[in-house]
Amino acid sequence: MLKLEREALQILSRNNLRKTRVRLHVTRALLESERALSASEIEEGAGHIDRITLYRTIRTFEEKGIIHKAIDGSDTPKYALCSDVCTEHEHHDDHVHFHCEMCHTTICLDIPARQQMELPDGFVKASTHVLVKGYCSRCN
Amino acid sequence: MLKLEREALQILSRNNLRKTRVRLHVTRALLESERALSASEIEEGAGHIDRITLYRTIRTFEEKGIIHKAIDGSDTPKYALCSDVCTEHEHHDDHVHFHCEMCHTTICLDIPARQQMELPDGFVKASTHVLVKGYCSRCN
DNA sequence: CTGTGTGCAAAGGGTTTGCAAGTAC
DNA sequence: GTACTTGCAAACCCTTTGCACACAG
Repeated sequence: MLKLEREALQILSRNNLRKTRVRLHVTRALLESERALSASEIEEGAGHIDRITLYRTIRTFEEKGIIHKAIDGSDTPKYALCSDVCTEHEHHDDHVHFHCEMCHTTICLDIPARQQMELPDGFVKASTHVLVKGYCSRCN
Repeated sequence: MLKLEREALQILSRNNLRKTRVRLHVTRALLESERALSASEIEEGAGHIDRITLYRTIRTFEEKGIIHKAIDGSDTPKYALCSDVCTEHEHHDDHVHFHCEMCHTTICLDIPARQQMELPDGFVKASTHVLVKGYCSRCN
């Protein structure tokens, strides 16, 4: 799939990152997947990836605003590609995340997280995260 | 503080749990604290608590509906006491959680999580979790 | 006394650090 | 060639399992 390859390369060059094997793999894996992936899940596809490098890649990508952590209440963090408006300095992944309690899949929904609320005095809001747990269309 | 002790004992007997040292400590620690605590934080107060027993106690309490996990996007789970309406069979901790990005404190807010949304076809909602990240009144 | 809880040893999984070798540009 | 990446060894932290002992009721 050429389009995938091209898109992966674009993401890396847009962020001034060298096009290495591991980074290309991580980028491709997340581009292909409709769901958020854990480090182990990203690792699976490729023949052999060094775990340490993988963790470092994930951290780099997160800092650059390429991926974001999908908070799903599980113990192992899962990651998904950010929308195009995310930058190194600010994330804008304010959509709802869905976590299936049956198959433990986590996906990003195209629904804005938009709960309005009045915080107690002195509290300042930086970001809002909405997580819905339940059963996905396949497990329901 | 006698009231604290009495309240702790009540919680245990209400849930048909034996009044042991570890369980009393965990219950007291959470009653005293205004914020959600991680396993290590619960451990700190007491002279010496066996970690394994602590983890088992936490799991038991969670299953009984005594405590709930406060999803705060960090890697280590934090726990807070449930409201009185929680039972072994159903949790009702549908309030907003706040996580301070400076001091990493997580607290339960007295604000209902009430984002309404239309899930994609075939998806069933079981619970909604709202997390606000930002700066608390002390760190702001 | 009986079954529930505890505590230890050991192990498993995820993640991080330091350093030397490798490679993109 | 040079700075950025990688990969290995080792280690760290959190958490769980199995089993024998201890203790609440």
